Amino acid sequence: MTEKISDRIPSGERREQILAAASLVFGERGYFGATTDQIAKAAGISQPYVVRMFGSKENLFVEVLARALDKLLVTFNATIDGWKADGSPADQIGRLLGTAYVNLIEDRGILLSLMQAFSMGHDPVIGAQARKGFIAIYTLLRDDAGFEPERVRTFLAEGMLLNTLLGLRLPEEYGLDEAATELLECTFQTKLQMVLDVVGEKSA
Amino acid sequence: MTEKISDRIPSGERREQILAAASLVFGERGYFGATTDQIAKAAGISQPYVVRMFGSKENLFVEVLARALDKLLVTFNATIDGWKADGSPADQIGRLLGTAYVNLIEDRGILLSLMQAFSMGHDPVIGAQARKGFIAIYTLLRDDAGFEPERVRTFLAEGMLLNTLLGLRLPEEYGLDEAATELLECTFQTKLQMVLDVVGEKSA
DNA sequence: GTCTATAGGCGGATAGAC
DNA sequence: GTCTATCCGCCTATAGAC
Repeated sequence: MTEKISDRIPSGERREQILAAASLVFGERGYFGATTDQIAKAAGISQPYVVRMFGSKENLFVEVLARALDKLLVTFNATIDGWKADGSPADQIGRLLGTAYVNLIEDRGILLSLMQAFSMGHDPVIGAQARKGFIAIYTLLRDDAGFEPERVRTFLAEGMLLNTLLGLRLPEEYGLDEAATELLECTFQTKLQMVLDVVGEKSA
Repeated sequence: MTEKISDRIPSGERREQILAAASLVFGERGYFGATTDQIAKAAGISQPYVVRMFGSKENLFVEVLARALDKLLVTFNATIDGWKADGSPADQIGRLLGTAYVNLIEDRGILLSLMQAFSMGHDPVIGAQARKGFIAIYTLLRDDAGFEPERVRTFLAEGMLLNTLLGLRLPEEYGLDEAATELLECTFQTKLQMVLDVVGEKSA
């Protein structure tokens, strides 16, 4: 009777906790830089249990990536559906999707994990999955949002810049460096405060 | 007399060989994913010698990153100087710099190493160096090329998309996937053949 | 469902010969 | 200037108790 019943929680719930922790840690350190022990500590459980639950570190990352891609696609789909439903002007969808993307950043780890995956084209398993996801996003923007290829390219480019600035932790220079401050304000505009808040959570 | 004199080469030259090999391997696998042994094999020497020459793996990466940033800044500066010298029209500098950037990709490892560094904001040493480099590029585009902040942002975004597509190894899907082919043609345009050639070198 | 203990392998770094 | 041998720490994964 040294342990409380409440310490034993359903495996489905544990999975979610671990996935959430993993997406944070993978987002910070990358696939190779992150250790299963760091993930375990972030989730408040033991390292072997993390491995036990997913079979391997690679499986865990694959799952994290699949969730992130899914979340992104679902969000974009919902945004497009909403736009079509209430007959907003055609030139608004770009702005709507952009806002949806920046909002997704609140789930900080998810987006950073995505970005990590996008630099792993070399890996046979993760690289293939990442390419497939990226192409799916391209297709969705072109076919469902009705973007011209050129427009899709511009939109994706903006997204990659957002990812890069976050991966660089450039918001940490906000207010300290003149050029960095200008670039951040120009890039995030009205969403800047939110981004700075998210970065500020690091001290938690 | 079991070894030839020619096997012993000046340390300055060896340094360059190792740096070249390292930038390739770091570009492929990332900082944590790459091993000093892979770098040694790529350079045709022993693993301990790599470490001996640079003191540590981290020092080596810092050096690779510094070279890559320097090469980029020097190239951009030269492009801007040339543009100013022969009085080309003001609206040409964007295209000139874009072309210069794509050309830099011939030094494949360098650019991919840059990109890897841009996702390491979390690391105290490498992250700080990467932020500094990124800000230097921003400042150069704004102050020397005379771009408006908004224009700099667009330019950087395009660059980050190029980096991402290369990191993803999307060119491997060229001709195999309809959407990927379209995106690549739209992004690289006349430079596409060059990019495909560079990727093809992998089989060497 | 969760832990402790630990095996097993890998990778960075050091020692020292040539 | 370069190698071989090797140490040591870290990290994933397994075994097995509770």
